[in-house]
Amino acid sequence: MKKKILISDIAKDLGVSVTTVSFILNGKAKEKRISEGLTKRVLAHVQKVGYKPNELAKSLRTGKTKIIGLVIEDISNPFFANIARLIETRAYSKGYRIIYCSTDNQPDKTIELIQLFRDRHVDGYIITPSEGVDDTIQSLINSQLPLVLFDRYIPGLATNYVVSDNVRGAYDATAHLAQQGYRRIALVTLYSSQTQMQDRMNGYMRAIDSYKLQPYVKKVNMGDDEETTVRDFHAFLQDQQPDAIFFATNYLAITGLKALKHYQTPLPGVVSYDDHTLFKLFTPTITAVSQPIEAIADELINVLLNQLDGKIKEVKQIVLPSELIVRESSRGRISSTTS
Amino acid sequence: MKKKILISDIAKDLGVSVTTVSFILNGKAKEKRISEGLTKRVLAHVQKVGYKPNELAKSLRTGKTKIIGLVIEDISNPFFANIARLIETRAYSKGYRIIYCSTDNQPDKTIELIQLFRDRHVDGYIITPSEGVDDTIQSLINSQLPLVLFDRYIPGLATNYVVSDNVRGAYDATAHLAQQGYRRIALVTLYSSQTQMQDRMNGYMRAIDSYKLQPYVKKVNMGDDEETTVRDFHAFLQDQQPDAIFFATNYLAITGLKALKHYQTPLPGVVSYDDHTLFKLFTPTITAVSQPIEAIADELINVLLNQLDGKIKEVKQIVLPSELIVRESSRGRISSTTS
DNA sequence: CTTTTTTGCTAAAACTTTTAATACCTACAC
DNA sequence: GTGTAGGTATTAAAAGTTTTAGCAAAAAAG
Repeated sequence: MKKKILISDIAKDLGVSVTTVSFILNGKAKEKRISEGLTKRVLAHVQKVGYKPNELAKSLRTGKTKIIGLVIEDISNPFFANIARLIETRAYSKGYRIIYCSTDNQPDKTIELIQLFRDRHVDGYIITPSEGVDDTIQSLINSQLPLVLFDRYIPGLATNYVVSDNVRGAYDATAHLAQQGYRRIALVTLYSSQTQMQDRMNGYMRAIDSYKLQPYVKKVNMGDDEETTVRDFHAFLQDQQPDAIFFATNYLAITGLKALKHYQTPLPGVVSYDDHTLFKLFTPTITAVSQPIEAIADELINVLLNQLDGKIKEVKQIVLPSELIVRESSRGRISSTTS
Repeated sequence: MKKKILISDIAKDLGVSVTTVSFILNGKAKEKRISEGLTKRVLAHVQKVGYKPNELAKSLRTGKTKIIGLVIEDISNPFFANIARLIETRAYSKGYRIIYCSTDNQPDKTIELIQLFRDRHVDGYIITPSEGVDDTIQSLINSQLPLVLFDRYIPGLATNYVVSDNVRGAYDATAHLAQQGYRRIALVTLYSSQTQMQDRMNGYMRAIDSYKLQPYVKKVNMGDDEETTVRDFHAFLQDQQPDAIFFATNYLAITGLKALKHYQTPLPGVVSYDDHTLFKLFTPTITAVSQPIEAIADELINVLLNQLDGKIKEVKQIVLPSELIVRESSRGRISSTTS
């Protein structure tokens, strides 16, 4: 009963050609010198019968889908979820839609997902690359597809990216702990060769050097289940007895806090890379390095849109500053010695 | 240089017709009695040259996109993000992809998004309906499109849905507080006519009746910014002096906890509807009504897939039990009188 | 040796839109 | 009366696949 209306139906109804209708619908009436009277008549009729062009057929013909593929590490991580949310809003206002998938940071899944998006002919790609996807990314670049990486980049690959200043962020966090009087400042990070992790490590080490401290580093296996990590982390605490801990990601911080709570360990100084809505609710509130997520989302969309418009050819590599948000969890040492 | 390979190229290369190649690629070789030798030859060649069918053309012809549209209230809310994640994984394993958007619970945005998905010819819909979208949902049903609602449903509309037992969950939470010795138990909820909110209110009221207590209800405006809500909520505390609070959603709980912290109010008994990873890290840990998100995701995909397979015609309305997870935040009254 | 059935494959239509090329008309100049 | 220009709309091809209907040859049946 609810037969789908085609452009040919419109044309037949009004006794004009399909082409004419198409031109008018695509705003080329002026350019193609179609009379104003006809233009209005067609538009009115389209409105009346509620005709909507078949987007699939349109995409097939034009090669444009108005869809952006978002390949993200994990949508249930608040940092990524919030960025995704902002990207979505901005893309939406420009007439683009988002199709997303989570990679779990697994190379094969990432590669598969990117291939999938290619099959679907998405117009552009926003990607948090996992390790080992260099060739796949390179192939996107070779095919001249609009692309921007974020959160991390691939060294040696001349591609657009937007990241935060991880070295600086980690330096600030560590230096802050040092200034608060902590001496045995540990870094908890992942086994990972990704740039954001390397950079956070570098920033930490630089601060350790500046303040002439000893490094204490605990590396965690991403794939391990939480329980294992909790035990593993606890053993590290016992062994190295740090008086402050800098967690390289928010989920490491959360796991760490769970371990501290579970073993009822007296809380050392704590800073997390990446903020979390609830960190300001903890007792004590948790100091964090906060990435500028609005700015990141803005730049990502900007860079991508510029490519989609065919405007810009040069490679954009954007590094945005992070901000250290000092809360109670990193002020223990001072207050305990001064009060 | 990297000319896209077409099915016609494959056919030409091997000196067979396009039809034959298509049959083989779609697993109809047997059915169409194509010789095994040829089948193998074609498959081998396709493999060799790395031919991939154009999904758009395929979709245009078949009317199937293998995409599921997920219309969700807010992807940055952990409850929804986690469900989205699980749905994504399950859909992926069945060969379906997810395209999602957040509605912010705004009717016009919701309607627009659903229309968008229709334009894109998604194969099925998973939707958290906002208020005032009855007609839009009805029109999906009229068009016989695979559809399942979740988290809430639309009363009087015979459509598939998966929700948790909100009445029971709210009753249990409230009853638990009563059993712990709290007497002035408040409900903090939204101005909302959505079923999940109504049901939680009902559950609360039923428990209030069972235990012969007085109700104390604070309604909050969803659109307000957090600061306003915090002040508003604080005024309610001053005014009504509840000794325990049941928050009807996790973000209300978070806002409420912020208010309590900000005004340094002594913590009353607290229960939140919807759990949160970090609730077990709080001091005190927060009691919560936990929805069975795995089960919800499973059922959603099941119900949708059954429709997509054309198997089932009857309407499925599934209500899953929630679980009360008792933590420290709701045990104050007892322990303070007994210890 | 003819008719029927089976086997193995193909031509052409269908999906819906965009766009390059072109046709037709009118008016005007030469 | 022919050529030219400009305005208005159309024809037909193209995008890349799936699928319907059907054909020729070989095998089986009579």
